[in-house]
Amino acid sequence: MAVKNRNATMQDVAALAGVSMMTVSRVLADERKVRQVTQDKVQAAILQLNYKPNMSARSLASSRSRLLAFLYQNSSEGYVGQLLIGALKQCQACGYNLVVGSLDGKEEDFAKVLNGLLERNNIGGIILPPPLSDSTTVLDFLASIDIPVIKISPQKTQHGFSYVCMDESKAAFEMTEYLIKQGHTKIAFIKGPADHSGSHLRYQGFVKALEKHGLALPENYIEKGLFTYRSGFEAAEILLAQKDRPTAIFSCNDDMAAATLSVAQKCNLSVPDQLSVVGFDDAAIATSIWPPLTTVRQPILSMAEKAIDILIRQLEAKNTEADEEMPQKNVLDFDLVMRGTVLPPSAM
Amino acid sequence: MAVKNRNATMQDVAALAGVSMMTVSRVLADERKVRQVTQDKVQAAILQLNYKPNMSARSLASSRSRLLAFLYQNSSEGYVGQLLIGALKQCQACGYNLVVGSLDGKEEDFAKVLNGLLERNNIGGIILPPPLSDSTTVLDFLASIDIPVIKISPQKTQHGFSYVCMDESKAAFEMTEYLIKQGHTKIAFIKGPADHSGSHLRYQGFVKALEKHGLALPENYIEKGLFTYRSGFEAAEILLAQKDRPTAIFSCNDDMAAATLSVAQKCNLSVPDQLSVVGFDDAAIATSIWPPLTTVRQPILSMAEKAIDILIRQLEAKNTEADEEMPQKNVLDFDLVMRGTVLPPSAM
DNA sequence: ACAAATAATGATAGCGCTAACATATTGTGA
DNA sequence: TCACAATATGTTAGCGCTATCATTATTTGT
Repeated sequence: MAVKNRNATMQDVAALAGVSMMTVSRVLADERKVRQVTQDKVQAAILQLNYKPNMSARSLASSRSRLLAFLYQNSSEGYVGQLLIGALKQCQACGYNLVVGSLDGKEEDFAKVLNGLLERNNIGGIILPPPLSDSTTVLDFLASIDIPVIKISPQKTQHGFSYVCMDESKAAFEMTEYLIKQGHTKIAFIKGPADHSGSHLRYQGFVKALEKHGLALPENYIEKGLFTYRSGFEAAEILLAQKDRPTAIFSCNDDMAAATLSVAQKCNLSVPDQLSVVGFDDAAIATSIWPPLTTVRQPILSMAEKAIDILIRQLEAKNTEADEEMPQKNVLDFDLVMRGTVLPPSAM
Repeated sequence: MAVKNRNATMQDVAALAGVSMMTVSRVLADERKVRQVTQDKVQAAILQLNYKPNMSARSLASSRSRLLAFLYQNSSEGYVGQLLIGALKQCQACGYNLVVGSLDGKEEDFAKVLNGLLERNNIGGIILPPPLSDSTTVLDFLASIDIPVIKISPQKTQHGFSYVCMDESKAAFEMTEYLIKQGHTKIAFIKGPADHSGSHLRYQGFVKALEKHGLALPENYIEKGLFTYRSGFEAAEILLAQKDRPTAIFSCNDDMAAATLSVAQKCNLSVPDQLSVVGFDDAAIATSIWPPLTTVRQPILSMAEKAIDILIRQLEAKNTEADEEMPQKNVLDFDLVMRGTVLPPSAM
């Protein structure tokens, strides 16, 4: 297919542009200290030769670590895979590499495992998805060795580390408002476990929406769940056994929403005609059940990308002794994914 | 914590071992052309200094591509994330790097996208998870440029590319036998789509087990599904509406098994007391429903690792002009995961 | 036992890039 | 206008490793 002439080197670019290699190098990195006309010449040469810098040579010469680590636990969740994909892409785009490390043993071994990983690989920064983003053991250790860290969707925001997350409260608020605008007034809520990230925020957003629209919040419309299918099942059974049934149920995550669908079915309630159901997360289960679940999509890919961006910025600030504002907090947008489980309440 | 003395270089190792750097380099790579005593000396020095070779320097000096590409489509599946994790780990262990590329556009653009990716990065080999492992477009293109490729769980095994997979037929056979040994004789089966990898093999294993144990295979116990929750739901409804109901249902994947659980519930059949259900894949949904699903676990991580191993071997064989047996086929072991949806049939 | 073949090891020269400093060019105020 | 600062660009010397070939130690056949 394509003729394989040796890849262009920086030397070629420099020659073609009529400048020294250093200038090319600066155009690639600095941007600041090169005159516009020179930059243009160089860029043109780069384009013409389809020059791509050699990563190995780069990191060898600069001896700067262009290696980040992605630490995870509970690899089974699809969530982690998604994050990983996003992180990997962004790393490539920025000329960084990513190593993955799993922390699955005992909590007391974490420090040892971490130390090994870091020493072996000369890692410059760390990206921490949940639940590690809230592990005191890990966080304490990382704080002690002064390495850039970015947390994804942490619950607690102490430790001074930067993080990215989304506005869960706002998402719950908007989803609830959507239900209200569809005409629902009897909306029940299945809470998540008190200690889980987002659980409280989601409930908060729900309550705020009800208040804004002057709707009541009967205590018997609020049930506690544990984020598991089973707990959602039990909660939904209680909710739907009542005389004055809700016409919509907002479940704090998709697993419990899926369970709610099962209960509705068992009660011969058709979804969405007789009961509307919404979830949160846009997990895999949301589209593998029927009807497909209306839910809130977390911007997982963007989170990962943003996280890498911030991490790299911190790392480079650290290298150049520049002062970077710390910690960085980044709140991303979400999407309401309207699928098949919401309809206006039927006239009963 | 740890004192940060400069990382040991190969020079240090050579000095300590009393040999030249070249010898150290050979110990790290060749192994063959170095005497045992020398190897031992070097290894000892490496250990003592905790020496770790510098990847950048290595690939710069050897100018050999230590870069593999992981191409995927439909990133939404947790499956891909798992594969990616496994592949990444193995790559690191072998001193390789992995870039990920998604092929989500139109089929006719694949070649262009691929070409871009490969040219840009000097990629040495490609790992292809499903469904790309069966994409004629991609396979044809890759065949045309003569690059090492490894397919994961392909349906078709032509194209001469190596692949790794598991013995789906045997897994289905064993799972069915397990059901039979529990005392079940009336076992129904929900098939997958005819064109999907594994769908047929799983059915085949099921049939073989019935035959071995002299059990009948009534036509009304076989239903067709599409691997979706909804299709499983419909299939299960038909299966369970019959007068002479099966006491166990083998569903060709977990989503449909989950749907079967829903139908059972709707029919007031308790699982596993009155109906046993098994699935296939050990997808996320298997443990997010209640009771947790007994199913077949695909060795996804091992598959990815093995795939990388084979790919690297091919690449190195290609570099050294050595003849590697082609194509490599690798069939991995599976696990039967006994959870909560199987019990002996109740005396009715 | 000795030359010839073979195996093990070493010396040298980069791989493609950037850090650090040197130099050339431009701008500034008196 | 000139000294001087500020900015832009070039020069030199490696980063840590491996390819290549030269050299030295070991084996082998007769």
